[in-house]
Amino acid sequence: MARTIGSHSDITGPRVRAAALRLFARHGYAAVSMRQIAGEVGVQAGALYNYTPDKQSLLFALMRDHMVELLDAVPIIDTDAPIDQLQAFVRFHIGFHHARPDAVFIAYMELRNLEARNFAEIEVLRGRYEAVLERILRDGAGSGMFDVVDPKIATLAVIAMLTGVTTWFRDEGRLSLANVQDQYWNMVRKAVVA
Amino acid sequence: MARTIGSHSDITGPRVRAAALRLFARHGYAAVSMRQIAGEVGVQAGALYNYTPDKQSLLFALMRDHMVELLDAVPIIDTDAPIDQLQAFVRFHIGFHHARPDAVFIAYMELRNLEARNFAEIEVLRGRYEAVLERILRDGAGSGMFDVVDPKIATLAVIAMLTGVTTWFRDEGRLSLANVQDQYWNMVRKAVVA
DNA sequence: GTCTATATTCTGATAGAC
DNA sequence: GTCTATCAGAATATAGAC
Repeated sequence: MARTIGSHSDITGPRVRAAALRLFARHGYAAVSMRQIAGEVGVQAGALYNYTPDKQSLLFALMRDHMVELLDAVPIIDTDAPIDQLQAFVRFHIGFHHARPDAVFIAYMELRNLEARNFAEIEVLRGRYEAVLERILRDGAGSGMFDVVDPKIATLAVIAMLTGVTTWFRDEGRLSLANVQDQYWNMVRKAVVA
Repeated sequence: MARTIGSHSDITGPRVRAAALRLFARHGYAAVSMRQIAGEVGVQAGALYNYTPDKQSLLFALMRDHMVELLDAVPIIDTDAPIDQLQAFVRFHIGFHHARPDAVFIAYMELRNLEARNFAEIEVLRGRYEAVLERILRDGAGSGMFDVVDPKIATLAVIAMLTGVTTWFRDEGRLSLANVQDQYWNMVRKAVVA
């Protein structure tokens, strides 16, 4: 297909999103200007508006895509015992979030910068993800395998604990990710198993 | 003592800090303007500079004071058994943070908006607080009372889990704070006790 | 101590040439 | 699709009157 001179839409679009992701995570949505994003990409600010109608839509797209990807990747194997499902969830959550530190940071920190409609949509997706873990805990509690007073509270507690790994884990650090996954699984297992 | 007409430094100062705390927590440091803070207090923007040299110092003062207050309040009773110290810490952390949702939010979300020197100072204070819990876990592990592979990791895991309460707990909600403290203490206890 | 007024810089977003 | 140029407004911070 013929292409206009100077056209780079097929590569500039992803580069805009990558730059926004990185800068929003590093400095915060409100602190980053469209000119900064453009500078990182290597275009002028006006060119960004070929890829997003405005700054807010750019943030929302990043958050929504992250949540959709998360929901798409979370392992759900109904036939497994709840304890095996729980272990899979714990290891998945740590691994998935470790691979996307910037997206995780934005997904948790920039909620207040979303317009009401966008916020509501993200909250629905987050609720679906939490429901995966809650179902596992509820099943395990129902069969007497888990000692969980309130599956909803336990869900929030476990997710907060696991997500915290992204705030301190470094690949160059003292521990491997596999080791961290082992330790967290060990703590979660003891906390919920009867 | 004589006082200039229109002088309100003794009450305006705290009001500036209270307004900044509230607005920073709600909208984020970068998204809040000095004019907004002034409007909340009921003065013009220029008047704020009688109480802070600049916006950054205002943020830093809020965070530092919060951390100092936290360190001042955390219960340390060396004579108690580690399990009792741990329970006291868990209940304290939830209770203290619940009473200061805005300060907690800022302390965790606005770190990236601190200048390097200010950031370093806050990190020192945070490290001291984490050290309190780490010491408890290390003592309990040393005496064989706790089953904790890595006290540093367990410290970060427990604090992340407990702090997460502030993101969802509401006084008007289904559960009382005391109930939540009970449930979290139960989970923490099972996760670390041998 | 607070006000008004202002200096200076930056902001998100748009228009039109190429 | 990207550029330059620009609009209209808002940002932090300061100066000087009262």
